[in-house]
Amino acid sequence: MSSAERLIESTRELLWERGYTGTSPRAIQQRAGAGQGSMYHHFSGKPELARAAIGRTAEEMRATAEAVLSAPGPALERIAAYLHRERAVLRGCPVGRLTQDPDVMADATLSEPVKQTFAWLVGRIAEVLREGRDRGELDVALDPESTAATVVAVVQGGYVLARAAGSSEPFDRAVSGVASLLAARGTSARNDD
Amino acid sequence: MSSAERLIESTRELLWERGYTGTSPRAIQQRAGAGQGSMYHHFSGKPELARAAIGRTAEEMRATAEAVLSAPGPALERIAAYLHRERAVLRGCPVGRLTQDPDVMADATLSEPVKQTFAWLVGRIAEVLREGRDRGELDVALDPESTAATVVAVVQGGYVLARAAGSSEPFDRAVSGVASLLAARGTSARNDD
DNA sequence: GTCTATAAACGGATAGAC
DNA sequence: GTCTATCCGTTTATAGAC
Repeated sequence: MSSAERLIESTRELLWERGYTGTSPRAIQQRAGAGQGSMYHHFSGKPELARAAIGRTAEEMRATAEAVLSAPGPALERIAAYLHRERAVLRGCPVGRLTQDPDVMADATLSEPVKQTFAWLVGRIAEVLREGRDRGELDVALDPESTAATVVAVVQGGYVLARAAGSSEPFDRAVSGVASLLAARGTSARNDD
Repeated sequence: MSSAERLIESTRELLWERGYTGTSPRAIQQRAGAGQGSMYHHFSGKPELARAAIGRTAEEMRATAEAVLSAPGPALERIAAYLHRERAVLRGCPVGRLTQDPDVMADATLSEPVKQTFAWLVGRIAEVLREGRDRGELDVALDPESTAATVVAVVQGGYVLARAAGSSEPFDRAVSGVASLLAARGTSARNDD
């Protein structure tokens, strides 16, 4: 792996662990095994490096979600698969954590991928729900847009609860809880024939 | 207000806006209108000041939640009131944001109030749900513990979506979505007489 | 491309005067 | 109680040698 590559990967890890403010060029260099000269040769500074790192992380998150959501099967099963997907729960969401960083949100070029990723994710899940509704798999009274926002929020909030507790249990409970609430709105779950 | 008091309040604001790592003693002093000598006379340093600030913020959050949850009325209405309570959505949760700060979580005296607050909140909401179930207001198939975790997670995750979007809309959608899912599990909502 | 030298400002405090 | 002086390490670079 080239120096530039290692620097981007180190930045990704550090942004995830410590956030933008908590990540210094020095720490990036040390983790990458690269010197200052090398870093400033490849990147103009911390913001540009963060740009590269955030863009890559956002793209990865999107691809991972899309893989689960575009799988064949009933809508509710795909949502459940998204909810129960394996995650490094105690580390939190590498994209979601950036929303708490004022220096990231103040810089449009850094915040844009964050904004786009969540806009896309909620929209994509709403799409799956609409599909399910149109296929008659879901209660028509279920609003796709707000339900999608709920699903994504549970995951993001689950990370918060897990980190607060120092255990992934609250996360698991939160996603099971919403999966259960959703399952009750599936057509096959209704007994009011 | 005394110097010590102003220092604590400034620290609370800065921890909320910028997190622990992003908050310097200098910034605290300036916002409080106090000098270094004053700050180090009243507090041993940044950690002790943060201790005071976090404790107070956690206590406030708990009191606010308790006020809504202990109100009279059906369980689902109290949960809905908690969900729709007025919030400074774009600022995020002053307690939840601390879970993203590794320096806070690494210090047990700082992380303890955070841990306790969420443990209490989820437990308290589970209690309300159990009450509702026992009174016959709720579907007995609804698990109080996991549903409570879902409710709190939606709020915490709603903040993340709102900050990402730069708008409180996704937050409102997420809480409406879960409120709607919950309402469908209320006894009066069932039509399987 | 990578290394070392240099630097202004900030972070987080201590010490002693008033 | 509050102020000023001082301190050492870090942050975030820039400049120039190799």
